[in-house]
Amino acid sequence: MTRSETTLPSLGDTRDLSRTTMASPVGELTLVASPRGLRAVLWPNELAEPASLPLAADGDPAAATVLCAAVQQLEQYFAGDRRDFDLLLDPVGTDFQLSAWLQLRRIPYGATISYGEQARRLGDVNKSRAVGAANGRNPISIIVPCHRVVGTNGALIGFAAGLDAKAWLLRHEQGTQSLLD
Amino acid sequence: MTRSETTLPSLGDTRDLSRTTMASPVGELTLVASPRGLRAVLWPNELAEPASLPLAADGDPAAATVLCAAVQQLEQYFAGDRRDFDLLLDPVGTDFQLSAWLQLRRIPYGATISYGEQARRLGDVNKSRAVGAANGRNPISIIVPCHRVVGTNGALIGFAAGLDAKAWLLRHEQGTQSLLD
DNA sequence: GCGATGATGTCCGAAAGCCGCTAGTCCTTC
DNA sequence: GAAGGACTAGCGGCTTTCGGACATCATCGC
Repeated sequence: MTRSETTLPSLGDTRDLSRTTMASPVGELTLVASPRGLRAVLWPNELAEPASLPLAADGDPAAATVLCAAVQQLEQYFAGDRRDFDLLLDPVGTDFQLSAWLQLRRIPYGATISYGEQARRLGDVNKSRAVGAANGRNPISIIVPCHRVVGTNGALIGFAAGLDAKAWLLRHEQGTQSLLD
Repeated sequence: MTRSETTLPSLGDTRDLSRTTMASPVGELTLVASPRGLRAVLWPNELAEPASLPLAADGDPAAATVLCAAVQQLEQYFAGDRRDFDLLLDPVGTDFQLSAWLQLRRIPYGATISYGEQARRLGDVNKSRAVGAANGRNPISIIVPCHRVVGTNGALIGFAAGLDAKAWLLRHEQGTQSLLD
């Protein structure tokens, strides 16, 4: 229906991961961290593996610190008090995926680009479709802002948590655009 | 001719590896180590990646310690003064390969078994062919004694460095068999 | 505008093929 | 008739290959 479980973002080696959850205007979020940084921010429909991970209090202390900072910054983001995140990230993916996700982080708050433009920035306009697939596997929602990528004609296309959430995030960013200047 | 480069043993993540070389009665050996243990002992015809690794003096100190101990023990082995190795090993392979290589280390000095027998010890006689393939990828020659595995009828079969080297090692072990008792 | 179409790059799963084997058969030698 | 070589089928694991799916885009025809 929403999406098959084969496309769920990968968490990689789950050995020393911890998790926590937080409420948000777009639904409950599950955060996962390794001692090296934030591993994932997942929507309710992306939960499968995380359920078996230890909670922050029971896991690695370094991971718990990461989770704590991430929750705090996300709350500021939703409150309109934060535009950029300052966190150590530790996503798992192929070389291409990592480069695509890195490119996403360069899109400024409130701005949008097309999949084709993102492909061009990665060195080849023809990769647009591959870029779509890579963005679709972005494990760190919101903080790695795959919601800022839209169709060439400006249309909202595909989003793990549904287009409603994507629209909400973009409206939120555009509404609070200049509050902090 | 000798063997294609596709079957070269894998070194895994090469980031913090160091190497060194030593002379031996069966040709020059290249040793590779990570900070966690010995990663490989390679024959001249297995060199490809290692050429680009840093030498012991320039690499991780823990790896250098491992290399130093390995060279020393190999020299004792060739001199007939050592039958068992006491080293931390850090080979990279699939689960099956690791279990096959572990099984190899249980074959006593000077003894030989067949691929079929090794397969039986791993739980299934029919794995003999898979065992052959796994032994063929053993990265830690001599110390992980894949040369002690022969055909069911006792015939020498396949060896990365050539059957001459395999025969030399077995003769050496059998000749020095009881010297240390 | 809007839908259909063809070309694009990456990734994943399935399937085929390769191999440092073995046991069995059949055939040659001596 | 015993020993030994040549051939075969079957085995399990791993690598490679291939085919499809996809959060795209430009183009074309209506």
